[in-house]
Amino acid sequence: MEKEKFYISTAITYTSGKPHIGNTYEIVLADAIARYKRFLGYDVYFQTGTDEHGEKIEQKAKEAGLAPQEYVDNMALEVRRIWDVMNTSYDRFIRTTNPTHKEMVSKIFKKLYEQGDIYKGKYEGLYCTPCESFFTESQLVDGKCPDCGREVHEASEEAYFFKMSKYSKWLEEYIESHPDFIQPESRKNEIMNNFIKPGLQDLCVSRTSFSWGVPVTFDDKHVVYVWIDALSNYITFLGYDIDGNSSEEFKKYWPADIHLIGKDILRFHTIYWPIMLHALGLEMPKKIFGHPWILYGNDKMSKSKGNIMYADDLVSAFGIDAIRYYLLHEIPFASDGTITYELIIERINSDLANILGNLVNRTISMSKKYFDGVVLEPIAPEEIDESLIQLVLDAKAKVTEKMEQLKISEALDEIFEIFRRSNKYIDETMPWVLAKDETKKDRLATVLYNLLEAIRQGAVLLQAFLPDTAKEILHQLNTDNHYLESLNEFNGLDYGIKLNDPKPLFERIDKEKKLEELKK
RNA sequence: CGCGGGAUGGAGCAGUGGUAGCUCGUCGGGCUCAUAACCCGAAGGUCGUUGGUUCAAGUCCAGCUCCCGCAACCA
Repeated sequence: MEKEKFYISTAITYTSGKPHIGNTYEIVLADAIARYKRFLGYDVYFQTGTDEHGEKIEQKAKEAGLAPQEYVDNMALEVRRIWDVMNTSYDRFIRTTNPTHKEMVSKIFKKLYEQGDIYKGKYEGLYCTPCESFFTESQLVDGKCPDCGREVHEASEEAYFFKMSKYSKWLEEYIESHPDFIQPESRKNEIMNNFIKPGLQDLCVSRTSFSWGVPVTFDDKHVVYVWIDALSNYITFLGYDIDGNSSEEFKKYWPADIHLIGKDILRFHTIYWPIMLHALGLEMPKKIFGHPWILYGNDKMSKSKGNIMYADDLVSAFGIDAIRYYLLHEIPFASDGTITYELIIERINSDLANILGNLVNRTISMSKKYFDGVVLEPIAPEEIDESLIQLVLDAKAKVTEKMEQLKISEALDEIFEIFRRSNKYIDETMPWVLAKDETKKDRLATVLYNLLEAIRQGAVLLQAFLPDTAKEILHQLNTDNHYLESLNEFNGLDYGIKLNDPKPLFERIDKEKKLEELKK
């Protein structure tokens, strides 16, 4: 039987600077979703990458004394390194400076021009000469340039425009008739009310003020401005061909199931991208999810505030899975989340070290102490076992449901319910008391089996979220039974095997001491 | 009157009209297998404010106050 496909993408990262933890959040979120889908048996295609054109890149490269290509080569490497540090399982890392992509973007631009969706006009706006950029009324600060604070003046520049107005009605109807297309819903309302219903303005899709971009083949003063270039990545790298020779891969995976993006670029993905696809006669992506942002305390992360956190620094301070856990668990579905060192430490200590780490450690230790680590068949069940076993067996369905709704944090909560319940079960059954009575040996073995199997099933579910930790738990349990099917019954841990020695999964952190260390 | 959210015990959040809940923190107790971890219990809320609908409102309606996001070419 053919596996069902699942295509998930992140936005491509702009290579003007090193991505901070907020940018990194997106790839981790996508990774957890992709891993979970693979776990469920889907044929997953997970794409991410970098956006490497534009005026800002040209500038940055100049400042660094590098050719633009050299500059973006370095940056792409850096982005990819951070994605790898976070242990993300993307299938393809794409770069918009790829020649095949550029060629196809040129062709798409030309096709849209030829069929009358793109026309030549004048871009009019407020221009700051020293900064060489246009601004809108609303972007100005006290009527002055937001970058340098100097006067701006009216100016115009020749440019190509995409006739968005032509598709306004179609888009409105499409969004109305596909209620899950834009998530979360509050964002959909914003887009609808602010942009679509008042009528769409045509979009400027070319520039003459810089040259680092995909050339407009039929008018060489112009380069393709970001939208058509960047958004097309979702189809070009799958082998989309405008002349009708698209690859098998494209036919298989398009349309995308989820475009995961930051809420800041929702407009481009929910208005311009669908219209572009529609104009090209392609199918719509199924869902566009604009995830929230991560704030440092109450502030937006920014260089000027000096409050930027980077993923690789956090990982060296706390470990990969601790940071993955924080990102996946502490950021709400629709509203902005918060990150601080204090909160990270509290979460690690409470959830990872105490509830999970300590549970695994105490359980394996008991098995070692009482049975030399040998797993025995549970031949002495009691009624009290049922509520534990039932909770564990119900977990998969609950986690899956939460994942379908993209409620990643709640999915993790469902898994941790297993560990919380297991800790309670230990107190209910008091294995150390059973151990003192030679006649209760079978009961003791049964209790330990239930605990070990509960932990194993929890670890299996945890694989998509904390891959290294899940692997380590399974290793300590000396099993490689990490399969979906092993969650259907409560007997996935083989009898007679001998557990490996317990090792703390997460060390408790001394908050004061760690904060002191981090200040240095 | 631009549009969209939000306001719930110290903190962060759930909450479908019918006894106000979860996690963390605090306090008390229990246990000793374990990473001073784990388990139990308690304190703590006039559910922003005013009015309305209803047998019944955190939940529905209206007004008001405050906070946040968006407001078009900002990757």
